[in-house]
Amino acid sequence: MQANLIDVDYVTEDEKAVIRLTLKKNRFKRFYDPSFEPYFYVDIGEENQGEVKQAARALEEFTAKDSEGKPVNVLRVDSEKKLLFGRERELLKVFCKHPTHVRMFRDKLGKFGVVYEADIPFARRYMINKRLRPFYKLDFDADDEKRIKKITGKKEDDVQLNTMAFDIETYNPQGMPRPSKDPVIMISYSTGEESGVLSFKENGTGFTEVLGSEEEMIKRFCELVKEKDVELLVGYNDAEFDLPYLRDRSTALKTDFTLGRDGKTGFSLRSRGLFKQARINGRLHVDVYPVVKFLALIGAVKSKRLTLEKVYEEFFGEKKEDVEKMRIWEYWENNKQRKTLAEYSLSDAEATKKIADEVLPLETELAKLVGAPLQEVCGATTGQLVEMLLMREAFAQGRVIPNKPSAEEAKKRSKNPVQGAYVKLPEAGIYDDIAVFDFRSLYPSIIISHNIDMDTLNCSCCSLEESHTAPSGHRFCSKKKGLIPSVLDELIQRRSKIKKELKKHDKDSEEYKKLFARSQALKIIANSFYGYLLYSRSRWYTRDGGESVTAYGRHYIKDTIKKAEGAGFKALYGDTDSCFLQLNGKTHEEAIAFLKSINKGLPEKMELELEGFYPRGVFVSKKTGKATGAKKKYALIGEDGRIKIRGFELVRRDWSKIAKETQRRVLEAILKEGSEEKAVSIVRDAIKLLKSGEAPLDDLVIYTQIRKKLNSYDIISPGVSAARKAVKAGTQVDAGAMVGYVITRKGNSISDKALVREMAGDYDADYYINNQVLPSVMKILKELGYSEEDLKTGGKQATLFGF
DNA sequence: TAATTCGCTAGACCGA
DNA sequence: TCGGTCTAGCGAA
Repeated sequence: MQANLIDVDYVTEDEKAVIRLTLKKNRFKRFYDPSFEPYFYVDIGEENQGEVKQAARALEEFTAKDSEGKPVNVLRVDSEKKLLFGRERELLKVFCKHPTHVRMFRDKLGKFGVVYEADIPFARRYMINKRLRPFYKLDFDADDEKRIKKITGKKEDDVQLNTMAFDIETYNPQGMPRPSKDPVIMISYSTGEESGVLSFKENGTGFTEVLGSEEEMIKRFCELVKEKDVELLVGYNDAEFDLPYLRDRSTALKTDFTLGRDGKTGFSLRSRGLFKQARINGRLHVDVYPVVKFLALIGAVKSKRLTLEKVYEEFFGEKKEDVEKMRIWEYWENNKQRKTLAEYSLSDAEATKKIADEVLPLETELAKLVGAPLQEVCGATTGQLVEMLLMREAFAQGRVIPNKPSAEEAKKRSKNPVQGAYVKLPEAGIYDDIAVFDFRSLYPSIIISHNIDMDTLNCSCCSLEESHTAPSGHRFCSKKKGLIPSVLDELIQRRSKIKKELKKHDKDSEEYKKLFARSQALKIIANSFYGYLLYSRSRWYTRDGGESVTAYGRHYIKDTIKKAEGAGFKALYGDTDSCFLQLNGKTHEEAIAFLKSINKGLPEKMELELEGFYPRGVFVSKKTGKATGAKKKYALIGEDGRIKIRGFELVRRDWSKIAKETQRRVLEAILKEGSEEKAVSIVRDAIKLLKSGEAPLDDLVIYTQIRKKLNSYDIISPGVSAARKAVKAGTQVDAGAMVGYVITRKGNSISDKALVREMAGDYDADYYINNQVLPSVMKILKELGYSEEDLKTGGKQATLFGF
């Protein structure tokens, strides 16, 4: 038989764990592999290698008690040669009847030795050992009972999944809907080709199916999922809201909520880091919200607020219909507005489907790359993804997977950070003719070039001269390649091949999109390895390794800057892997010749690249402290007129729109047009608008995240103060919530004056002039000799010419 | 409970 | 009420 792998989990039959595979051939089908058994390793120590056999027999006699006090034995004990921290070692391989027994024995075998690989989930263990990857096409033999006899082949493939997005609207007269009382009033769905709304009151649209009651509506939704044979159900924040709400309503209405393929179960929730993961029997489920959040974290999504509307706008460049969430109940009660609500509801499901279509290709490639099912990968952090990949590759290379650190050990690690990158202090000013160079994948290329790994550190096989010695003094093997450098090298090579292949395809073609997603997946993972080396809960934590990576990094960039100055360029600035050189009368060709000379002296896998030439750029001074330049804050204008801005207020979400827009226009006036007069008049106009009291409140909103519980703050910032007042007025503000507030006229301190946008009626013009607009533009205009007074009153004052 | 460090800035807080 | 210190958030890489 041939079918594509979708998911792996296990069921228990006669107290024995049996692997269950969900495969797709036309439809989802399930097969079982009873031949695979849970196991873990015990290392009895180097000095006891002669007693492996005796230890194995002793362990077979060992009895533990389960939670009910029943005695449990291991199934059997074999031995196996593996690489343990880079050295060959014979380990006890302990088989168990059930994955829960692995956990039971794990903590009780201290007298035998050190336990390894006892915390690998059974289904993942299966995928790792059998070298299975999601969506791959498997060839296999199975009997009539759907028991797999043998998997005879597997190859890379793609699968189209029957996908349906959904969304619910709830009645909310109190602001927040209460699942015990407030009904679900609409359920919208979209498969891409087909979409509609379920409700139980007429609304005058053609796409709504009107049912007799809320109960019938929920039942109809479950039917639809079954009818359409949904293989992948997607929602936006539905694991947190829509699914639990539907379940709670079903309970309140004493009806069933059955989404599962078994026709009995709804869904189960698993807590997973910061959010929940919902699983539905026999179907895949992906909550798009955590996926978008992940993409925002790595910079692939730029939007500061991750509402469905904002994200839709960013992806498709067009506005999505929206309603005032607090007034949904009013829309419901009003015959005319109910139609608007239905249209909005439908657009939610359709937008969710479209966003899912945008993000799933990348998630699919990540799943194939790290070898874990789609729903495990969606919303996983970079640390989890790197770990999945390394566990898989460690097995392939015959290496034992290191254990996770204890809580104390992790804490100790995080209290002991390493020195990071070098940032060159710039001098404030406006400069012409700048070349920007940067190292391509600096940290990954250092790790590969210098073989930085836990197992290659201080090896015993290389002499001092033979070793790679980092500027930090740490020594790495030059003979045997470590796990991390080998995996990373493979990733980088695959990515460069794909980038070449990409050029052969049309940008709109399916093939291009797939390859682009693959290239992106490789980049995301490759860039996360350095972080993983120093991540406190990492299995492969290597402090000396991480320290060596940054030390090499500082060495290479400083060396490049030194050589640039030697060659007659003026080094303006540099951060981690980049250097900004003023050409100083030199030509572009001379800059490129310099680049080539640097590359000649670098290891093979390292490369300095030309990021671009910029006719003009601005560095500003720091606000506080001495009048030095500010790091991580600059603006450049390219030869094509495009402006590259880093670090300024205008890229930050915790500044008002009016301040950011004014700063952006001032920067453009100076960089593009070179016009001081225009810049100054832009500022004056903004001040005039604010003074007139006519500035729209929406342009004055300052967004900030409430990262902790509202009552756990030592210092009450304006954002926290506004949020607390909103809570008093009946809104919910949990940790992680984004609040948008306005500084109003009422109150003494700025915090006193802060109110969330919905509660604000006026604004404090002086605050916005003196604390928002002026500080943000002064950073730039100071370089041109203007003072704050100049902007508030007349033109450039005589005092400036006093010296 | 989920990748790192470097750096800027505001506004609150606190003691003189 | 002034100035220094600290908390907190966000961005660059």
